[in-house]
Amino acid sequence: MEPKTRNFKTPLVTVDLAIFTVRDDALAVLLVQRAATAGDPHPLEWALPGGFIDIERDSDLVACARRKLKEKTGLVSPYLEQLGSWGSRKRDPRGWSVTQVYFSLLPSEGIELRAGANTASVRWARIEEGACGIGERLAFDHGVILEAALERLRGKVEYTSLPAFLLPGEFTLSELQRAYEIVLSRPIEKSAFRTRVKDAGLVDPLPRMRRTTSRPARLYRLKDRAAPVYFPRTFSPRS
Amino acid sequence: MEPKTRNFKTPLVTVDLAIFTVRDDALAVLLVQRAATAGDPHPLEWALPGGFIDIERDSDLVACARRKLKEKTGLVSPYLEQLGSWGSRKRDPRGWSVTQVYFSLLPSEGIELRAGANTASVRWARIEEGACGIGERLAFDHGVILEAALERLRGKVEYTSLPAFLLPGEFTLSELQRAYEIVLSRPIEKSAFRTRVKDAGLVDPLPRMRRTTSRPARLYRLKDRAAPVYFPRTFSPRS
DNA sequence: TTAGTAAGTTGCACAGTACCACTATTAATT
DNA sequence: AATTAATAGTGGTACTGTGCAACTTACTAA
Repeated sequence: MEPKTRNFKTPLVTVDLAIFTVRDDALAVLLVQRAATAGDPHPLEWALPGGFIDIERDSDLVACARRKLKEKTGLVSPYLEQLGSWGSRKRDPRGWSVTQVYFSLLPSEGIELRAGANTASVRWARIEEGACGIGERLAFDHGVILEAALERLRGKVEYTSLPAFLLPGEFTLSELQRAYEIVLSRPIEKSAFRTRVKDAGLVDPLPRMRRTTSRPARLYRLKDRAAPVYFPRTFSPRS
Repeated sequence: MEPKTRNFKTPLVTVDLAIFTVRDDALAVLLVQRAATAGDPHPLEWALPGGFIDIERDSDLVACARRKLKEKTGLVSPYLEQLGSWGSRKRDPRGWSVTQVYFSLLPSEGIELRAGANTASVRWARIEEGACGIGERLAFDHGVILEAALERLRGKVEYTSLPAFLLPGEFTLSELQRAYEIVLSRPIEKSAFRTRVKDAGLVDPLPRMRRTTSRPARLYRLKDRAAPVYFPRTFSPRS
């Protein structure tokens, strides 16, 4: 016998992703173009990647997010954090819907984007300097969600090591500093930055150098790629 | 004509609340005892208040959370913040389910608890000193959720004005400091605390004093009851 | 009047960062 | 070979917010 069923309908449930990287010296977010299938809302518009939970395949929310992340990027375990939920009667023309949004940070090197099912195409969209988004309408309420993701990212970057997850496995301190500056749209003071990073035991030095057209730079890697480091203070320039 | 329907089922969707207050010099969380209705899981067990979204009445997630908050406490606009979502195939015996959890802080004075529909009773459960919860099994995965709520609360209290929302409209600085100490289970240094609170412009002094058995204390109220203040550093005792 | 208690203040120490100036190491240029 | 440009990396002082301890203030109770 079936267990007692509720006599009111439940909302649609989706999982969406705000996937960020640093590319061409700028922050970028992954967008997908929605398919032009009959009955699907917002055909050919750009949106955050995501979709319905598959209650057969996904054992929990994170598993669902990881599945979608892998479908688009091929990556299995980049930085992944729950951002929040957006749910209302109006946000999806098909009815009351809730989306669980995760945000992910990953290096752009060696990523091959894949469109996958139900999507016309995929691209990295550059986040405009200082703007609250990409200067482009997104499907559903994804514009609002992207703004919230950027706010969370910028907020946490002030006191965590999150930008390290936007870089490949080996990086120089200058590259790490540049990642901070790109996310914050603001210069960071070099000396204080290096002291902070080194005192926190965030990185391990490698016996290799990055050779460029000027003085070689020491390469480092993260001590722990599983969790970010929290610094005791935020950056706080005096001007 | 109906729009295209998905051929896989969607999960059950609920909204749950972690409602905290300070009572009898201790932190407390609001729990409800589940009804003994046939077919309802976990009869007579204690749980966080919450339930299914009513897609007829609730226009969005926050509205749903506020409705449930009002049903239990009668309060319309206490501090309310999204905590996160928990969703999996196993967490509810009725099937794949997702809950959106909000956490709320409110003063205990003048609150009359109401059991409401589907609940046998309501009570404030004292959070045991230093423990990660209430030392009691809760229905579903609500024990895990409560731990996460406590972690979020304790984490944010280190650098925000959240404890002010646990107090009534008028309070002394000593009372506010005590609220911090109760949440953190640790003494806070008086002078630094007062400097921090006053420099942040968190409170306005009132032309009234709290008279007790010793020196009267100045009463203050929050400048802004809508949003918390963020301090530039966390507390960090040297010992 | 005195003792007790909690409110509120003052002064110094300290940690982490801001800011600025400096040195170091390489490639490219002459 | 010496010079220049460019970026890597270091050192020194100042400042800000907090930690800590000792102090003063204002009231009650006896």
